[in-house]
Amino acid sequence: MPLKALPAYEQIKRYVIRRISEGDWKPGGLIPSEMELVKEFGVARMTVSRALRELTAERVLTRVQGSGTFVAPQRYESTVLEIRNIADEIADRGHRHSASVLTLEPSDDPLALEALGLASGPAFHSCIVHSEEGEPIQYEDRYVNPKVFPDYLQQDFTVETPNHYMVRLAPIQRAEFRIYAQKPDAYVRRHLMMDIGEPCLQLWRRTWVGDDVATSVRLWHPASRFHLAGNV
Amino acid sequence: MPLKALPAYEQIKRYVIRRISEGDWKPGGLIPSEMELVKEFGVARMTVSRALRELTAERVLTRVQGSGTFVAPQRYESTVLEIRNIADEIADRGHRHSASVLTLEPSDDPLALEALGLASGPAFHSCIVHSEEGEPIQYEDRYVNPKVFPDYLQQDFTVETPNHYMVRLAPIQRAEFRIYAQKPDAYVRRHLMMDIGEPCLQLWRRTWVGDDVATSVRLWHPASRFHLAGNV
DNA sequence: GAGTGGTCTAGACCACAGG
DNA sequence: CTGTGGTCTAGACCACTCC
Repeated sequence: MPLKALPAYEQIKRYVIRRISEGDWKPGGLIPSEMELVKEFGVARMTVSRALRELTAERVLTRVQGSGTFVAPQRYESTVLEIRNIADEIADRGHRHSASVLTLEPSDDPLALEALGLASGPAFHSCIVHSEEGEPIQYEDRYVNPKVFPDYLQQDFTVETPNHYMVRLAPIQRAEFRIYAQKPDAYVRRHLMMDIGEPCLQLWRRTWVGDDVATSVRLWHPASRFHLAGNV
Repeated sequence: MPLKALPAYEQIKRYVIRRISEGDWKPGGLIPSEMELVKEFGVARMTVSRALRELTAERVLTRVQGSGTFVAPQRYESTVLEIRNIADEIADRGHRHSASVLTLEPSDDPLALEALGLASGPAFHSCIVHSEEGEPIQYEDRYVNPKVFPDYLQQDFTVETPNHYMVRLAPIQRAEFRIYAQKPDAYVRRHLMMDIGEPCLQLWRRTWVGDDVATSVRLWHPASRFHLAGNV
């Protein structure tokens, strides 16, 4: 139990984050000016300024001198690897995304249940091929925890990617990943329309919501059409 | 025509970074107090405080109330962002690391100079094969900015890896990376003793010290013996 | 011109570490 | 106790955007 009150700048930071996470202030939208927050909290402008500056450094806000302070566009999943929603990534390149759902059903695969930390099944299982301008770019083999996403099987993943669906419903709190270079098996190679001998960049990832593993996913990408990139 | 002067807090940040990267202030060591820097720069304490606070957030410094401000101990983390020193990684597995230096010389490769942001050469160039229990696990092709590491060519990289050497001398502040799955060329394949047709996991990375690109490196790993892993 | 953020000052009080 | 960092105030001037 905290004996002292949090510093004012920290309270303001949390207030801003709460307003964003509760949907009052939406990504891309303008938030109150420094002077308005000064009046609202009864503090000096420097204090508000520090709170907003730190949230800008944390990429929660963006600020434009002369214009105002805005909620930063939302980031999907791991900021670490910048593995964004594949559909958004494609859209940012000005290209058209399409998805083909190969599988969407319950599964009792014991390895999948173990990865999700489930004592008993079933888990939900989906296999989707994502394409950019009609060219396959990602084979997604995903297992989902029904406890976290009970309506997963009822979604139409040609309209919204599983990644987007899950980020929309639950805040990802932790992730674990591994990255491999791999020769694809014949099934994946055929769906990605790859030449024989071309390697895959494979990403395996588990994400947590609270103490539950939300999803465990393997993503295969043709080496010739895909790489991962990011900054620290 | 000189551009606008940098803000005072930014000048102080760069000053601190320069003193660290030039070895005047060493990891773990005490640096001057806020008041001493206030006198030295002739600014208000808030200005020095902001500079040091931001460097603390960037993990360049650590501060202890009542004690002082210290240069942060350098850390070797296991995320893709800060790939660990390969030697430490191998040692953690209880294995023996060895390195073979293939190349260590100045280079005027125009692509390398461009990657380092250098108008004129030479840059320093090294090629090293790292092995775990005698088995090659990483081919490292590195270009280094002589402005940041003037003594690079005089080091013995069979004793200390380039990564460890650089982290020891300068605080890495920012990194950019790309990860590829790739078929190795014959030269790399031979040095890594890989089967024909086996893919490589290739990591390309640039790191910054202050506003200078410190190093640009390509790391090839045999897919069968290596993967990247991490948490968020 | 009015409103915004970016920076800076010269004080202040506090919590904490170490002699 | 002194010196350290942590926070905060109530002003100020500036650069920028938008109307």
